[in-house]
Amino acid sequence: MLSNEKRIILLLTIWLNAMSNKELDLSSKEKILNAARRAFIRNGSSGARMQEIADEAGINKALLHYYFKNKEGLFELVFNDAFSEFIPKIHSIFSGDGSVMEKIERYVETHLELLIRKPDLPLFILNEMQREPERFFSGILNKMPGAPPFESFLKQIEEEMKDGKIRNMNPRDLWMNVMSMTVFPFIGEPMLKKFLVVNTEEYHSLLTKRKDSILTFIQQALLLPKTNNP
Amino acid sequence: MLSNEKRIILLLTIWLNAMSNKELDLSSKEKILNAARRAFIRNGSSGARMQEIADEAGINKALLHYYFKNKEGLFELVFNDAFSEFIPKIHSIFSGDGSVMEKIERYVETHLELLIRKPDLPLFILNEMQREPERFFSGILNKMPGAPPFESFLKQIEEEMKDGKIRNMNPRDLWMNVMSMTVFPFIGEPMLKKFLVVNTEEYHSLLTKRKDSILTFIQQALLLPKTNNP
DNA sequence: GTCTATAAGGTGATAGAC
DNA sequence: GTCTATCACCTTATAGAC
Repeated sequence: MLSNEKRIILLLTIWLNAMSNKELDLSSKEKILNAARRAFIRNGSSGARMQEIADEAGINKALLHYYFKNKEGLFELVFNDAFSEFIPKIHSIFSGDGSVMEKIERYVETHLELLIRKPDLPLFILNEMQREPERFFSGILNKMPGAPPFESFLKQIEEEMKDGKIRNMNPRDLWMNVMSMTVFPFIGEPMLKKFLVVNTEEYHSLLTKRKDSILTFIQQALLLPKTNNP
Repeated sequence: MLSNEKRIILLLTIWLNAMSNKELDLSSKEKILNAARRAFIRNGSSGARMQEIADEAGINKALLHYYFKNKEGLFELVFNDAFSEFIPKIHSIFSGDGSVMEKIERYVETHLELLIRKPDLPLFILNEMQREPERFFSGILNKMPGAPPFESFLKQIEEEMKDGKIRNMNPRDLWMNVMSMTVFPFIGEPMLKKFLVVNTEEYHSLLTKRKDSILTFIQQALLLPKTNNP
């Protein structure tokens, strides 16, 4: 709990920082949405305050409720917006053409690029998703055109294993591993920095090289033992 | 936002559930701590309510403040308690004897056992850790006896790679991968269930078989290409 | 130790002037 | 569209009786 004075200084700093960029000439609605995104990601849906959002957007609380009927509605907008950058990419990657390894490569590359741009997103999403598991999928996930590609990708993995193209294992474990190695470093940063004995700069440098590292690791793990067949 | 009536019914259900076990004969202080742990894990540090904790413990708010001076203090106690089951295990595993692969095996096994028992812990911990990065490590981490084993484990990995015992890669990436594959499935459950097209029961069954799956995957990835040396 | 009652301030939301 | 003023309620925390 901060004192009122400190709170005002903090908010002023944040506001100046936000306004110093191109935010100044945005419409109030856009300024609110940006401020709300930052606040919700910082403090979660219950931790963020409408006053905080208003201050950071440089307007007042009444205007918040003029544009958005209530806090929950504003949150849902912010969340769906964040989520909807993620889901369509997943869909197009896994429903497209290519071998299992090619799809994994496209997934790791695409998702890492998004995560480096918005490193706070996964913790935010997974957090709120655990509090309200059902709500979200009924929205975005089902609005995607075509059947979800998840089941067919799992089948494709099974087939490549049967055909001896990649080593045998549970396809779901493989997918778990791929997602885990891609996403977790962005969720566990504070802890991993301690364990890996690196500072923030070094950690971020690690993250930028992560694509090749993950892909080599997976390729190696999926390699078939060398046989003498031609 | 629940109606007051629904809230009371919900809390009564939770309370009856908690009390039906062995909670009845615990001291008030212990009942409060248990209730607080559940509430904080469910709703986060800012989402949990003192009233909620009091109801669930079967006492009233005033008694909360009799035992614990304020919400923040209560939270810190709960958090440190959760965290302190995790850190000492890590320490003892990585500072003990054994090859890299043996240590990884011990880590995966030990941590999975803890995670299956308390699946909500990692999201809770990582969440609050990101909000207050510095506070926690200064407490528990530095109270451990002996030097932190992290740096020496990284060196051990490097040596085994130089000696040709395991395949060459960045030791920090290896460690990241191990932790990611172990922990992430417990954080991303709601999302992974959708992606992997499994229900809760099937997902938990996957998790119980995870140890072998992870270890085989890592062993395979670290295997040296076959040479003709004896 | 445990309770009821209540203070003191925060929080989401609205009314109404401009 | 944007503001000030204000309401009704929630939340933490304390005072004081038993």
